[in-house]
Amino acid sequence: MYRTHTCGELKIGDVSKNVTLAGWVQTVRKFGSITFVDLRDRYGITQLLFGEDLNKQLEENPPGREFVLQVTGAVSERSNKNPNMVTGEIEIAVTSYKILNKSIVPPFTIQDDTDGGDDLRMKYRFLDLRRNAVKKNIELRYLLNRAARNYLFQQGFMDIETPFLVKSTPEGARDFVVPSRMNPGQFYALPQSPQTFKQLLMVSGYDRYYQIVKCFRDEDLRADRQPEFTQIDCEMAFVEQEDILTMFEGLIKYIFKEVKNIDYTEAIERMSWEDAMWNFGNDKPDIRFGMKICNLKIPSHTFATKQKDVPNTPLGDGGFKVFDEAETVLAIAVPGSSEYTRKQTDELTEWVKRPQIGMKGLVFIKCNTDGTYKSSVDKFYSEEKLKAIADASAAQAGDLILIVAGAEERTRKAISELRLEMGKRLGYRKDDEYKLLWVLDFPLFEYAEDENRWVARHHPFTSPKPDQIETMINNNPVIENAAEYLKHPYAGIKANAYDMVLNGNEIGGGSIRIYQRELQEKMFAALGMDAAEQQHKFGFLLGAFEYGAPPHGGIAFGFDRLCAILGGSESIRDFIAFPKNNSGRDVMLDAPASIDDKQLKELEIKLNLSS
RNA sequence: GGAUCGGUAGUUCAGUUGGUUAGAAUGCCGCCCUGUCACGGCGGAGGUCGCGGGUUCGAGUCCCGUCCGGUCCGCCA
Repeated sequence: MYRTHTCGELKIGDVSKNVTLAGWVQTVRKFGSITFVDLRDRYGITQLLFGEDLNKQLEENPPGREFVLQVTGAVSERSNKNPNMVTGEIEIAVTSYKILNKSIVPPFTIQDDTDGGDDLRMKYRFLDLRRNAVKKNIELRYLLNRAARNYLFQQGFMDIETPFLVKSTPEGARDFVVPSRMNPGQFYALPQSPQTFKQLLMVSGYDRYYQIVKCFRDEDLRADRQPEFTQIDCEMAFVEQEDILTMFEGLIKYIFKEVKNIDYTEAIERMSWEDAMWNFGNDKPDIRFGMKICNLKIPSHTFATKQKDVPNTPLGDGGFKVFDEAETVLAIAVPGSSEYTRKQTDELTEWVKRPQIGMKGLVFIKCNTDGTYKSSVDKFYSEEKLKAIADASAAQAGDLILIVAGAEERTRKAISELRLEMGKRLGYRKDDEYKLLWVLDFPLFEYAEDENRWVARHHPFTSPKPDQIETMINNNPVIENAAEYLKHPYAGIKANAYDMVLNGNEIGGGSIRIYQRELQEKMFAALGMDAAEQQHKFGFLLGAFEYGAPPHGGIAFGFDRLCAILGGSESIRDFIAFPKNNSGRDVMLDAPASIDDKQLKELEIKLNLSS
């Protein structure tokens, strides 16, 4: 037997027990004739005391950092207790020890505050995983996994595995492909999600399915994006949107309780996609704070429903060319910031001028506490007009109004980023505050400029709102005038789709699916697929729909991202045991790598590297 | 594909206007130390300044190219 106890469990009540522990040497502190060693395992750290009688053996066989050590001795009460340690009241008076394995000096310290940089820690990820800081993330991930499984089990969901070697369907993200030796010249694709399989399972009658499953996308990485990632993938039959929202509100609240011990009792707020875009400038608003966008000048071609709500812009023809010529002018009122100095406003201007934001400039109106206004456009706008703008922006005395102007999409994105940045600077985005939100009524289609056609915003299996099916069926999807695509009837069709948003992050999304062959064919056709292509790519699904497909819908949660947010981190890498780096490389394995000529030959593959 | 920041000791970093032998902390090695727990004290070793080219009397520092890493845009749900 290697051990009788772990390094995290012995307490004052265990004093005088004779125990054997095994673990890794965290530190060695030598004091002449006595030596302290901190022994670490997955469960904690226990201090070992080596007395004078072991000095000779220690000289001959000294344990170093990260050595694997087995010790036997009595649990004893410390004379100097350490209140910062769980096991700080006791130590093991070692009577004998054995080095089970040596270690070379690790390239970085295995401590909470390691001295190692990211790259190095990834290369030696197996050492990094020994660190408490990483371990608690991996534990949180497991806790979340278990909570999700518990809830879904209680609700009667079945975990059913779906294949990883599937067929490439170049719609949406790029596929990872796998050559088939037995079928030379042919390739499998790794699934971007089990979407079609879970729908087929609904046709088969497994009316509550889930899977915590790897998905693969060959796209560029980000701090919150990996080429292989995990989803909590769910699907239900005989449901409407409301049933799904209720069921998965339950899931997320259960997870909050189990993982964070948070009682999220209030109902999850709901918001239409249009309202999200209008008020917050993006489809995943952080609603922990207000600072809603004020649309000072509304572009004539979008937000048709909003035009009538805001009939007159307070700007008028001010003579300020930038505003007069801009497609849209958007503002936010930043609370209590009217005292900003020139230096601070200059810095904000530089911030919006960065290429990632891409604005040409930033206009300020300081709403002074004495009721006067001071702006960077005083030359063009009277005090009354500034007041009108301030009123429209719902600015209070003491606020600082920030205004950007330009082309619709870019400007809305810029003000959205600026709002988040100011929210962060003012401390409105607290790590320990969680605010969930459903975003509903997404557009069904999106316009792909480069191809001049419609693409599915969510995916091509998403159903339109029932009252808009007719619009879809009765109109030709062809876009005659690319510049005016927004006037096409398809631009207004809304989907039975929903996203769950947590603190400004999309954590899950899904839809009620199409389950009738005719409508699915119409959908594919709308995306520019002719009958032959439909049959080739999705014949199996269209066929299945003819054999009694039930109404169904589902949702998938980004498991890695959810872990990161609940763990208080920006990066999902910290929550994946063996992640890839920014270039999609596994620096520990040094993958991807070239393969042997023999392997290539077997696969009948010839490389054609141009560089 | 693009923008941007970085690459100097095992590690994390500093390095002034281009100027003597490139520093600190930590880790490592040796000696001392019976109550430490970020132990302490003394001493020591440790560098292709990512790589290649250029400017210069002289380059860690300036220029060009390239590789690697981080963040972001495009892309991706």
